[in-house]
Amino acid sequence: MSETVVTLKTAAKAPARRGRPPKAAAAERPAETSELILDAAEDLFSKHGFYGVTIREVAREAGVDTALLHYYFGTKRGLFDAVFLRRAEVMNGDRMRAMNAYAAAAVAAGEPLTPEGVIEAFVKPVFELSAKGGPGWKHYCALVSQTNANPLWGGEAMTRYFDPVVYRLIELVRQALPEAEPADLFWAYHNLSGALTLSMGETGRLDRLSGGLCRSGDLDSVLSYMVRFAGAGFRAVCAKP
Amino acid sequence: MSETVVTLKTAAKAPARRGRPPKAAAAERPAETSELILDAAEDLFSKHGFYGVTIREVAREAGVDTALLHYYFGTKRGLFDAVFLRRAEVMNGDRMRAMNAYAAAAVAAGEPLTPEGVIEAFVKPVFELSAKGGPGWKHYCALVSQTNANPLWGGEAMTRYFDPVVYRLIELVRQALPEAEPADLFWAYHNLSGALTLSMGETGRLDRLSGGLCRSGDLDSVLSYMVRFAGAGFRAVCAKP
DNA sequence: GTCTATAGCTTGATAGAC
DNA sequence: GTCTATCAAGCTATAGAC
Repeated sequence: MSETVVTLKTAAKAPARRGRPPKAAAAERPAETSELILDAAEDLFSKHGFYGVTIREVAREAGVDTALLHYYFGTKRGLFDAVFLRRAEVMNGDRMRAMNAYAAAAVAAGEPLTPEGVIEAFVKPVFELSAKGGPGWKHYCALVSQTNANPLWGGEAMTRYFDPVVYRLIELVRQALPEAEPADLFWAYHNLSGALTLSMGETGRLDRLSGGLCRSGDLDSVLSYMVRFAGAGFRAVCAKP
Repeated sequence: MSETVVTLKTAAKAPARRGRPPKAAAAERPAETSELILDAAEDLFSKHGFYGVTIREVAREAGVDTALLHYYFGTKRGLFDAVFLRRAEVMNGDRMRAMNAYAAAAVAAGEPLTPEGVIEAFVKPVFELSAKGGPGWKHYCALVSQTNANPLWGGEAMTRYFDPVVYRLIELVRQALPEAEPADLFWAYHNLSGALTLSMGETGRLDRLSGGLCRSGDLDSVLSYMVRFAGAGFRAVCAKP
């Protein structure tokens, strides 16, 4: 392979969106060209991966010329990085706030933290964005799911943007389970992480496997089962013998 | 995308290996050409995915001419399917036998089945092949990990070859937890499946996240934690309220 | 900012000699 | 079975008019 590992240090060499007239400040955004491109790329990358998508296909789906992709994002790789970057901070900001709010509420109420409560705060914002954030968020979740499973791309990209929320999760679970060893907590997280990223892909495999009994798009159920399953898992793994 | 979903119905339109002289019957196989090609393809596909690998790269790594890949496997897709097929039956045969052996031993000993025992039989053969089966098995595990996360390719391929072992797992866990509802079992399996496939990728993410405290290649630990985590998860999710 | 046109290269696949 | 030679198509990226 001639391609190197994703760095995400700079989104692109593109001129970015500095001198842009703030037409619709924050409400009814009239779909800027660069956002249209990102949306199309997000959709296609999430389904076919980086190499499975061509610049031409993205341009066609976005309804713009291929040259514009290079104008905005420099290279195909710059486009991918920009797609990954766009929603990472929003998603993880939501998760960080949800965990902090849960911890603060528990302290205020004088109640101890529970693994289930921490896990729910860690996971719920993801499914909420996926379910109610629009199709773009659904595509983005699938993209994260695949990127996490990739041995080359998953490393740097995930580390950079997702580690802080993971450390916060582990910190709070340790408060809930004070006897837990650090290694136990990391291994338990590893199990939770696999379940979460697989769920974010919504591959439909569970639907087929269960003969329609379970739907991988039923995110309320996904959340409920994940909280109970992982909560018990953390407890079992972190319990002192 | 012009590519359709993987079917795996026929490995390729290739002439297969009918009239092949059985030089080294089953012992010291002298590395047949088609096996060399499969090994190289397995390695590269597992790292870069289907679209991230070219026929020429596979040929170069295998040390053969590109035309030979077409001779043996017809198309690039035929090559991918052949790679996926080659080890699927071996792996899942091992898992099926391990689960049956566990169940038989428990019955013979007059002991009840446990979720932990069933899960260990379900998972252990995978890590055993990955750890001791040679580099090809490691690559194959990574390939399965990525294929499972792919919304388009994961569906058909996984269903066809991996469903039988999953159904056997669920059947045995239901014997261990008789009060379990079918939907509960499928949802619990979903959580286990995510952890298992993420582990099969050995992406090294846990190593970095934990600062070296945990190693994703330490398959004994992976197995031990997964059995305890998922065992408790199944129990929690399947318990009657 | 957006377009046309195109350079320069790589791709999957095949035909045919040996 | 294996190789050489090659095709038609598709690719990323850029230059430059408007």
